[in-house]
Amino acid sequence: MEESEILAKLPKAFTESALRQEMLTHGKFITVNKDDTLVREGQYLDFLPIVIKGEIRVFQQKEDREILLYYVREGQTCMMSLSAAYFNHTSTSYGVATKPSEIFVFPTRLVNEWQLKYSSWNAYLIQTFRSRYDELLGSFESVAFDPIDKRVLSYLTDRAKKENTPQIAISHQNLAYELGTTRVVISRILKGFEQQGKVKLFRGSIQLK
Amino acid sequence: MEESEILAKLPKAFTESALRQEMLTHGKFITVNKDDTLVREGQYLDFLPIVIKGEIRVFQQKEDREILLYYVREGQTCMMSLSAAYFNHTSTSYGVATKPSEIFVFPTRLVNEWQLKYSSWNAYLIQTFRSRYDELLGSFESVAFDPIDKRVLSYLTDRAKKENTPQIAISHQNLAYELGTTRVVISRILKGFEQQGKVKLFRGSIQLK
DNA sequence: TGCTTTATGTATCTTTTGATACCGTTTTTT
DNA sequence: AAAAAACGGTATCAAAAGATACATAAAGCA
Repeated sequence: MEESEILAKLPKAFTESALRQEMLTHGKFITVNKDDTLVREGQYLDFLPIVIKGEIRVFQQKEDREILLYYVREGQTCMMSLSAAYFNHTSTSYGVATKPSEIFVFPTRLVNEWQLKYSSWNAYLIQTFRSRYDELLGSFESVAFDPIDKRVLSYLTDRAKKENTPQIAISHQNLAYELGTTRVVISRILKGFEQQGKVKLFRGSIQLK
Repeated sequence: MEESEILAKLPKAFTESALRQEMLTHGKFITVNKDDTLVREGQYLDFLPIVIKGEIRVFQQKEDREILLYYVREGQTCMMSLSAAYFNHTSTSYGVATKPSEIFVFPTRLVNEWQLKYSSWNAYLIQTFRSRYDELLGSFESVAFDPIDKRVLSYLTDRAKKENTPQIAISHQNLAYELGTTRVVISRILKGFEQQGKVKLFRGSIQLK
């Protein structure tokens, strides 16, 4: 791969060319398959990942249940990995690819170093933390104050917008997992929506109307 | 106030003496009364606060309801102010003193500057973000998965532990606010606890047994 | 093809929580 | 002292959500 080509793949957020050059020197690109685990609980992090292409699902695993924290998408890094790396702690969450993905990785010791050298790196970190916080706050409010039917609808419209299609590929069961409820409740609500003409239901997918 | 006396008040997290010296040069101490508003929504931040003594309640105000984000306690700074200051955005939350407090403040432009100079400042920032995230995640899980009676009990035992006394001074109404429910529900649950011998109820306070 | 798994529909019942209303008591304010 | 506000107890009703059970259909697979 040409050097200029590599540089072009790095997120535009990194404005200093010296930083981009350092990334190129110390980092490398890896590819992972769908369902590959990048990080698991209890693991020390030698490398920090930045997603170039694809998507990583970050979650915590408790005795009985699983808690979805966020998805790391193109141009983003994993906040949990970042802070674990920074304090040299083990990871408290899992990271699994939801699709074949290309990841840029570099040694975690540079996280600290770069903070003392590059403003755009600092801004990127703070932005990462703050936007994950806001995201979680949104989920919190939603769970705390919105009835489930509203949350289902929000989930669908959000995904439709993000994926730019009214056809959402997800089973009732998995939708129940995402929202922390049960399949029966989801089926009931979706059926209601269908009768109100808000959606059309298919096996394995839901079409917004 | 003696210079050494002032320096002693600054959080120990700041290890570089040059940083402590700069804080002293550019910052100042202010005192606020209970119920004084330090930050309001829509406001630009010229100064970043670090709480030396006392407590600040940080929350968002929506049409109908209020969402408690966190309390800023001794040695801590306000994460929302921090990131608002960093990106030169207006605040999206309110900060109100819950008791007479002493606050150290300094110009927000230094937030960025210090990141390029002081590791301990960077560590402090990242620690601030990460611990607020963990805190919120805990609340999220609790709201999403725990029944209210369990949340009430957790709230009480947490406070008892933190304040190192089994006597929690709070009204049913305010406890309901904290947990995002209604007074009647709280009274009902507490009465149940009392009958089970878990607590003893007083006007304005609850004693854990 | 037949078997198994996955996906969905739906009825019934129970529990949890919230909404409302009314009461008496204590504390604070005027 | 009178009035107002805050605090807490409790009864009744309704709604939301979860639990359980059973049924049918489609898809994948041996």
